[in-house]
Amino acid sequence: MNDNLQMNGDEFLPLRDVVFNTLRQAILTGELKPGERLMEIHLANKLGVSRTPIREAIRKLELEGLVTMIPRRGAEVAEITEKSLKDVLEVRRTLDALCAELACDRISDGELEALRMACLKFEEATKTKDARIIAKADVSLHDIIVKATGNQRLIQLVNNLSEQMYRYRFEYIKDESGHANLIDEHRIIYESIRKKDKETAANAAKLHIDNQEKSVMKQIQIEKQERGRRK
Amino acid sequence: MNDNLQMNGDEFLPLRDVVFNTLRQAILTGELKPGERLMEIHLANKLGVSRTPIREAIRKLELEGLVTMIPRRGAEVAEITEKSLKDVLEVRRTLDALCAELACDRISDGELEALRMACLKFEEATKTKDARIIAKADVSLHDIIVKATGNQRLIQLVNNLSEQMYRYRFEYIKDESGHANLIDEHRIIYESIRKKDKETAANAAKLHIDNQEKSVMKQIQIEKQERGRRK
DNA sequence: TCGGAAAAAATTGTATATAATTAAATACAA
DNA sequence: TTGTATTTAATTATATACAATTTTTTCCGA
Repeated sequence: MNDNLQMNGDEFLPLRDVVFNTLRQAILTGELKPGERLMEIHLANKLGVSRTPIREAIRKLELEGLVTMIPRRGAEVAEITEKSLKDVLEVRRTLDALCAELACDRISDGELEALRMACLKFEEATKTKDARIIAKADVSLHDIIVKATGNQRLIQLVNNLSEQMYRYRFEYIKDESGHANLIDEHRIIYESIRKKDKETAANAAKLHIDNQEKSVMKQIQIEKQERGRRK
Repeated sequence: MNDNLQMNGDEFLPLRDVVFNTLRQAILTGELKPGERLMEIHLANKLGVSRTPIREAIRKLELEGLVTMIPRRGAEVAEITEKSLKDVLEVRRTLDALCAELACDRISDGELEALRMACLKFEEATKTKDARIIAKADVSLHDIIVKATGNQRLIQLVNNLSEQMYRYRFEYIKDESGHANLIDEHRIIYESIRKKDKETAANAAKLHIDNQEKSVMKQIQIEKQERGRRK
């Protein structure tokens, strides 16, 4: 088990929220691995707080789908199965398309300009060949579109769904041969939103998810084989 | 404030879950009104438990969007605004359409037969003119479609979104002049799923939500006027 | 009467203590 | 050795205690 958990001491948030963020981050980055038990006393000692905020944080993680509760046995990090990822992506495909369509109607001039800049920045980022930088540029580009919908519920849902695949977000970025494609797709999305062409925008958004799905599924297969070999 | 809260004593669920269900039910039925504060000691006394399970239940309600947290002030029942309802319905329209499409591909023969029966039962239910019975028949019909997608995440999300409008679910049922329409729409959905006609199924599902939106928004306007008059 | 400071009360946030339950270890008989 | 009963330890579930903060009330002076 990893014992290097540490909290980012945000002074003004209740401890339960700090713990919540810390544990979530640890799960998403893979620091806490699927199947690993979350034991309250351990975590409390590790993070230097009492069990109460730990428990409250775990309740929220449960509802977010990041941990699984077994009554009277406690919580463990939720397993990510191929099926659950496919389920997530199936919903995201639809919601991302909706975001693109809504953005056509509702995006402001300022946001549109920001989107144009984000496309350029992404292109720049690919030149660094640093997956973290590219991923960051990609995320902030999509954030602009999602926020432009002005639909708070939609924003929250898309963020939550993205979160579920955080661990795999590098996979479709790593493959450098796909970068040109990504740049093109971004440009198409930008252009179609600018022209208020909903159908093209929605299709481009879907294609984007399809590509993501392919690389994630490839990665899952690799991990599955690795697990098989270890046994 | 309403003091008649009572728990349904499910012996084998942890108290936090019993409290969670109790509070959720109370919020959805309007027993706890928007803006009303949820004070831990009060609720603990009312329900005959300590503050701990109350707090844990509130954390989950927070993430479900049914309560709003204000740090060091506690939780209150989330306000339902016109905007937040529109946001919810906008997402639901898309997800319900997705459900209908996926159901075309994945519904089993048994589920299809159940759907056919549910349509008939709904038609029967309208004859009773009892809104609760009709609403129940409507919900179980839609449940069949949603479950038929086999997508756990989608099922969870649609249920959560439906929940947000629980209080208004009677409004579009009450209007008896719309019943013939509803029966027709259900039949179209059933027929198009049977024929695997995704486009028709998706459109029918969207239309269904559109109609729901109309009656909910009408109701909201009425409530708004009533509030205005009281002031 | 009004405004505002000080005190009191109420409420949340956090920690700890106790009870109940489950999992693991041990001991013993077949 | 294996299977099972019994004990022990670990862990969660719940309750309570204390600290910190916010809200309300009270009281005093202008």
